[in-house]
Amino acid sequence: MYVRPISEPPVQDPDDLTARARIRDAALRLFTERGNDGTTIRDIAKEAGVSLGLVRHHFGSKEALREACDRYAVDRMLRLKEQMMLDGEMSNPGFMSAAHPQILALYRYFARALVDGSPAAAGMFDELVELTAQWTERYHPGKLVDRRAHAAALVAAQSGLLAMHEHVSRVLGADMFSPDGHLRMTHGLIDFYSQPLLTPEQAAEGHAAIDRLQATRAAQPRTTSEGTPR
Amino acid sequence: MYVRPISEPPVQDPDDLTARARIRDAALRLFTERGNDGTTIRDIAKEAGVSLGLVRHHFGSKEALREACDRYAVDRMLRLKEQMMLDGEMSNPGFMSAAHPQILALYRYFARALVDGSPAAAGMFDELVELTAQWTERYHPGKLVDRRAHAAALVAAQSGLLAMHEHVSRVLGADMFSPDGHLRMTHGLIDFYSQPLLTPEQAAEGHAAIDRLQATRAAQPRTTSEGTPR
DNA sequence: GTCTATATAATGATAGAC
DNA sequence: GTCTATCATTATATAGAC
Repeated sequence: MYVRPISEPPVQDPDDLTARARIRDAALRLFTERGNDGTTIRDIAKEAGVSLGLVRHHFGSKEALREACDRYAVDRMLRLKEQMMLDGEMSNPGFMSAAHPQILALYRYFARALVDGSPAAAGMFDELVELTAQWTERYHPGKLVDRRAHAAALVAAQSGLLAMHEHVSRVLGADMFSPDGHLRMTHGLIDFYSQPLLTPEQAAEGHAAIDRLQATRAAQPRTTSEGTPR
Repeated sequence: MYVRPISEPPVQDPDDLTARARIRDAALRLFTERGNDGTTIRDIAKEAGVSLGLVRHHFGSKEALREACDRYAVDRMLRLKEQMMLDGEMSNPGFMSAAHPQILALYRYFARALVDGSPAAAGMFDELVELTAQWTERYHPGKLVDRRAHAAALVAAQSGLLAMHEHVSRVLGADMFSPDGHLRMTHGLIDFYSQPLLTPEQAAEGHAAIDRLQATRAAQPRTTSEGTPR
């Protein structure tokens, strides 16, 4: 199983970082915690222990700072993913498996960035869907009715779960990202990924019902209710 | 299967609604679309076709308006859930099954409110976890290692998936809430809920690995890496 | 590189006329 | 009930000193 933390990265003393890096890390933290709209560059400057002007000097604007954070996060995620593949951790598409704090922090940022509509995060999402579809093609060939929709559901459910961490933690009575809470959550996730909620018969019936609906719709394009729900 | 839309509700002509209701509906729409921080009461007034002062007159403050929307949404969700139980749609904990636009719109609002940290949505989340735990106890007795964590994961994954609708829709090439996109998504969800990603052996191994880790931690409380990831 | 001070715009809150 | 006008606060962006 994959609960073993990967090799310890070089943990930097915050005081050793350049001001630019401290600002970026502070922004990463606050964007993760409060989202883009909920974070002011004043907050970021204060969190990093620098002046407002210095943030502007290094990053130009709030939007540019956000993009820099996005690039940094996506870049590190890809790097870590590569590292994990080299370590042979590839047998599982689930994020939560890697218990390392830094990886979790990155995924948390990623989940929040998705909600906030970050283009870079959206690109990463698409890539994860593609990777997941390849993975299911390799390890679950021929079992899925719509492989791409399945992969999208899987990646969205996983990142969405991360975005809901506050509520999961409250229900569990322990921070989902603390060592204890994380282990408990992993029990729940293993249950979730190993115990199907639908029997093969229920699934077949459901797929067939959708196909019937689609056939009906193709034959009679005028639907009863309007198109897009508002 | 549950793809049949439930009975059509009385759709009101927007012009027939009182100004107060129009403001509330506009707020519901915009909060859903852009979140709480991303929506100004000016936007809401404009969307409802009234003045800023009237919003204030009816709801007092932005926060009070948000709470009114939360109450309205939670109330309607509970009402519809009750209705669905009477209709015998109870055999499934998945939200997405109910294809009705109004229900989907409410769940969308709910998912966004969770991300925005709404207390009312948090209460609803807890209640859904409780209901889901009861449901698994009834229909999947004795199969889960941590029923509560499983229920939390399930509810979080489902609401999280809704919160990620923008990205799912992009990947699918069709709005997840349009009739076509929704049917395709449901195919993906049925795949997701019927095809386990982990074999029973993998699951057992994973659970055991966690238990070993917890035992280690209990024996030697000093962990190698720090507690909470930032 | 780092700071302080300021300009400009947007937001939530409020007052008061009709 | 509904509107317009305005205030106070806060946000980002900018300029310029050290």
